[in-house]
Amino acid sequence: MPYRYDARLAEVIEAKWQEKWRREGTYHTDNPSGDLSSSDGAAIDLPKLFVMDMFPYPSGAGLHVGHPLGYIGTDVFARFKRMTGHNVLHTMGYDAFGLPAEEHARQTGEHPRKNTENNIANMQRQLDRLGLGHDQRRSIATTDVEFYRWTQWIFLQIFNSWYDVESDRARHIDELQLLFEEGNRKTIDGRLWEEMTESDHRKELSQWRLAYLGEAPVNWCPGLGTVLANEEVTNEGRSERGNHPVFKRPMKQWMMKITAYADRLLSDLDRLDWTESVKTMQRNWIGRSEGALVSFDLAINEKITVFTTRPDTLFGATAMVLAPEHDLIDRLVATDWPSGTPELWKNKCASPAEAVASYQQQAAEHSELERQENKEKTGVYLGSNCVNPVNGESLPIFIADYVLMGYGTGAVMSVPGQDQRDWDFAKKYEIGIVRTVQPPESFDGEAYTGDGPAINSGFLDGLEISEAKTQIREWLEANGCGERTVTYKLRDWLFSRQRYWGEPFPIVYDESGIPIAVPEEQLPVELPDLIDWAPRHLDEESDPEPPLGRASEWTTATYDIGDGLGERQFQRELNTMPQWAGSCWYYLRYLDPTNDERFVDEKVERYWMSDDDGGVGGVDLYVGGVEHAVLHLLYSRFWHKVLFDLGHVSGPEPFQRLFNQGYIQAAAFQDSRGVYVEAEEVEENDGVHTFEGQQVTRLFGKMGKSLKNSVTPDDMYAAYGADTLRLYEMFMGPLDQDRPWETKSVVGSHRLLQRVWRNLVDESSGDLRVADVDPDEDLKRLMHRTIESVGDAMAELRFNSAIARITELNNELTRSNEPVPREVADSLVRLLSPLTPHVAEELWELLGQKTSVVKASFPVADKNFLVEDSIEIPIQINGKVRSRLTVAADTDATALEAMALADEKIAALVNGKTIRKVISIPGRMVNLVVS
RNA sequence: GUCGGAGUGGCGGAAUUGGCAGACGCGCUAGACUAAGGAUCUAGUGCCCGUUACGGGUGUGGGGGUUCAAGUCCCCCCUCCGACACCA
Repeated sequence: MPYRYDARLAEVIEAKWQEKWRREGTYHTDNPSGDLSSSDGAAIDLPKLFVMDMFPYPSGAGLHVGHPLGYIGTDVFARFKRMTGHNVLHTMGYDAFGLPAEEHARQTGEHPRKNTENNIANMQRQLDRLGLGHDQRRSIATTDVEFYRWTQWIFLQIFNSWYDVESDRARHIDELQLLFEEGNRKTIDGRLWEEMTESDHRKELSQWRLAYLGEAPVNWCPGLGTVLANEEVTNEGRSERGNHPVFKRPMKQWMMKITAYADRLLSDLDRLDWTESVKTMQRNWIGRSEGALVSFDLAINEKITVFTTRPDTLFGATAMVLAPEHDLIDRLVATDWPSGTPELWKNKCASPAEAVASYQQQAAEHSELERQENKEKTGVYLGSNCVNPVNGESLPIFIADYVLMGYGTGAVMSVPGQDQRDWDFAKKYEIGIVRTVQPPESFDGEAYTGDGPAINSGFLDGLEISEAKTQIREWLEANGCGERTVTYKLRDWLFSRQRYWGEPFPIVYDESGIPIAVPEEQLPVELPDLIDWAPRHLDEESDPEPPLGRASEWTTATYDIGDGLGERQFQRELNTMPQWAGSCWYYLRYLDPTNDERFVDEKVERYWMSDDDGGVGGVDLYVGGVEHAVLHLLYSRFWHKVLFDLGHVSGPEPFQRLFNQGYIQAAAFQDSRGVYVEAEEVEENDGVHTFEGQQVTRLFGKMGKSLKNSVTPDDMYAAYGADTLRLYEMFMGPLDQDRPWETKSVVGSHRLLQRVWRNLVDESSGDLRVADVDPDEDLKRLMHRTIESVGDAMAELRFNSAIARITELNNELTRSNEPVPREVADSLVRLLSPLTPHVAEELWELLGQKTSVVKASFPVADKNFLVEDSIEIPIQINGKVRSRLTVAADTDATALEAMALADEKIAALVNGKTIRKVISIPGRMVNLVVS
């Protein structure tokens, strides 16, 4: 059978069409203007659709079948939308800066650029084999100089901006300077602009910029030789990449003022078509919390300010607790224990100073993880007290490691009656407990956090929580000892890395050490071609050493920065940007990749990114894994909002609709020692798995080398072809679900294609065997029903259902064993083409079509064939199906009821009983309630 | 612990507004074709009972409820997956 559809024939067909598509630019998408616009411009008038995958890091390890799941999904969707009359933009790029290439370079001595380019070429080749319909003219890599030039340009936009709280948006820094000059805005320390020196001016502006050099406790990871963002550090206090220890240390680093956008990042989530889980993760990460700041008087001329969400419980405060790192501690430690200090509070120490010092040391030595694991509350008394503003009571001040320096003010008022942590602490140290909310009688717990009337609270007594909060807030504000406030868990984004393989900052310094922007027209600042690029392994005590510092010629640069002083020499910033930088905006570059005037043309951006129906705009469908729920998606939204505020993009959000594809899991097998064995060589018999005769245990996990359970696309191409792999991956289940890979099931998808092929093509001659006859009535109805449901399913990304419907139609064609009517063959091929484009193109050509099926229209169901003349109606008695009637589709309820009662079986069953009720739904069913 | 998502045959999974549960596929069983079959084709396949055609019961994690009718709606519970986790 030389023309049987098998792996060999599939490969011939696939190679043929991939070559043709490439040659003819089949997947090129028109822009409204610029290099990528076309002369006819016809496509531009169609509704636009921007479909995108989260672009991959070009790993050297090669693909396994789990990787392309989302890419196939977007490809099918994009093809479907093209066929339904949309101008679809779909391409792919590479997130190619980052640690792995550098780590690889360190091991092999190969330059990161070389390694990266090899990996990209390799990965591109593997993806090409899948027949993805990408516009490859638009492909970018973040490491391209022409790309990172614009990454640097965007950095400068951020650097040259400040957040105007009054208008709630970012504005150019020059506008702030103008406000200062006119005296319309106060400087941070209140000095007048004209009384400040030139250097003071620059320092002042630096403090307002959205990208600034900040001295803050940062995550120093000596193992990677760089500092890391909070988001890149695990709960165990290790680096997400490489699992190296991370230490908190104050250092001067580049920060981005993402906190200025906290509220907008939060509230705009409501306008996005994203999964609830990702929105929730972002909300949690932003961690907005409304409450009040309350100050407590001290013996010294200072106040302790606490943040609390429960100012209504102020009367119940019985202690003050500070984080061990709190900066007031030194000044609050008493010389001696006050008389009557309980032994419990002293931690066996002779003086408060000794107790505090040893506790602080102990806290510092414990990692975050140890502090978390140790849920037992501990602390020591400082030997001094503060005053509760609301009732003048003296509260002992403790330090305790359950209070975190990084949240709120690093100090809490301890209210054991209404907070379980405070309750635990109070119990352990025998501190008083005062309930200020009346628990219900049934309550038998410890701290009570529910609602109820205030008690023991003076003027608040009897008020419910929310009213009590309002009253106490007014009281605090009137008495000058508190104010309403909002805190966030979100911190500013640490943006510098001490690595080689990243975008250089377009920043230089003069003698003052205040950052200066490299003039825009001087971009890009290219990476030097370092020989010794690898970061050194350092220890906790050492300082980061940016590798760029070793490029001695590069570290200085001559620029005219436009300050009237002409060309001068400057020192370059030696840090590089984090890997997230490129992915913050790559989607915009897809739109206009060849533009060397702007990062994206305004008209082009508006065409692809704005929503005519009043939505937030952005990418119409963004598909990727849920692991980027916080990092990439939050950073990207932040950058987009800055660009929006500055007028560079048309909408406030980058990604209108986000879809998280599931992961392909695979069975992995462990022998009795717990060692993984080659999954491919495990045999199964009646549910028992054996490897080389030994029984092994099965589990499921991510595909990969470590579990020895990888299946590569190449294996599948060899056995079945790319179309079968595409079809199987889409058939396995809904796109957003994790699913286990089963190589043995792939044959099912192959059979479908084989049967389709056999129904249309003679396997021995290769000739088309369709008939130029009209399909009979039943087949015609089935065809239109199929068209309708396949179209619906594809529009909703339910490809598994679409395939099921196509299979049903094809099964019918197989059963009939007649030459397929041309009309049916034509529809079938078009229905299949988004899923399996190669075999569809081949069949399309055999059907005599001269233009690509990619450009064909998706079939449209004729509604006349969707309504049946006669339908089968179930007749139930007491909800159980007892008979069926075939009736005209438009039989009304009364007639249906009469026919049901006349039915032989029903009459027999009803005989002698009373019919209580008859429910007759035309077109659906009849139910008789009988007793 | 809190939040988010999900529990349907041996397996992956289908089921419009509540209206015939198990579409489609894998696997399995039987048969056809074959030198052979881990290819291909045909038929059957939720479970239990009965067996003569046929039938009867039961069934969507568990329990309760609403309804003529519940996988779907409401309440309680259990399990699994994911995120966050002393956030004051």
